Amino acid sequence: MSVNYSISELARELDVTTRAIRFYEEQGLLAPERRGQERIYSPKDLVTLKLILRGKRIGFSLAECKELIELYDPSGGNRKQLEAFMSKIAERRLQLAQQLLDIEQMQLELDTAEERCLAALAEAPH
Amino acid sequence: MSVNYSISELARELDVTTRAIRFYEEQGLLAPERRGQERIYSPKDLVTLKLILRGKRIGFSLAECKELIELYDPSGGNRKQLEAFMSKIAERRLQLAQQLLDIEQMQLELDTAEERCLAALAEAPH
DNA sequence: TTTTACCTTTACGTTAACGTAAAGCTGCTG
DNA sequence: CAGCAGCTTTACGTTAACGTAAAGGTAAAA
Repeated sequence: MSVNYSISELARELDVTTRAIRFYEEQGLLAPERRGQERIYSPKDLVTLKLILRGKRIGFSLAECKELIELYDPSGGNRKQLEAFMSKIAERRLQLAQQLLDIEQMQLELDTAEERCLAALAEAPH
Repeated sequence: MSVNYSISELARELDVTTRAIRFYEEQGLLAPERRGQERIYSPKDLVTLKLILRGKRIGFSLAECKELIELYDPSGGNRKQLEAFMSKIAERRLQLAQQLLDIEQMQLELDTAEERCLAALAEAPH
């Protein structure tokens, strides 16, 4: 019934090191509860960590991941800040769109590479 | 009629520094001709550099980019190497597929963030 | 001819994102 | 109660990907 995690449980679940998790906290990306000294991770922390790892897989820096996390909870912001959020969101959209194009292009290049490889295999002695 | 580029022309064209270009060469990703000391870049070098930058945009390391470049010309390979190439290509395909999923998920999260931001803006005084 | 605009190499500096001890507390278990 | 398993902090080490001088070669323009 405990929906919470210790640091090593979280690490095992998401396949990262405890060192990395602590580092993300040090950088302000995570802020787990504490029971004495020990860190207690909630399901929300799990989601946040997943977001971090997803960001990393597509090449985001931790600073960028942090921004994304902050964008996700705009509750404590004045008008000016909220408008800044909106334009950051628009920026990210453009970046993601570009990345989609880049990935599609890469896939085409893999197609070409595979064809050439198959052709070379057909020529090669076995 | 000169389809070639100096290093600074190439740098301007693709919006990178000459230092970066030289670094990529140092790492074995580029191998331009020389006229005396000077580097002369061909259209093919341009394409290679574009591939590098595309890779970087989606979070590839230079080592991974180098692998992609090598995959692109499998001519000088024996059977064993070609088969290794094929499996590397398959790996990359999987990675790209995962990245596509990650980007789509990110886009959904931006949707949510935008909605919340708009809601907060509606509440905020102006 | 000296300045300007390129180019070169060599080398040390920097940042991000952790890895890797080291040293110590806590709580069970044999 | 000794020992292990898991948690903590502190701190130094490491790698990638360049940035940033420094010192110098070449060639055209002023």
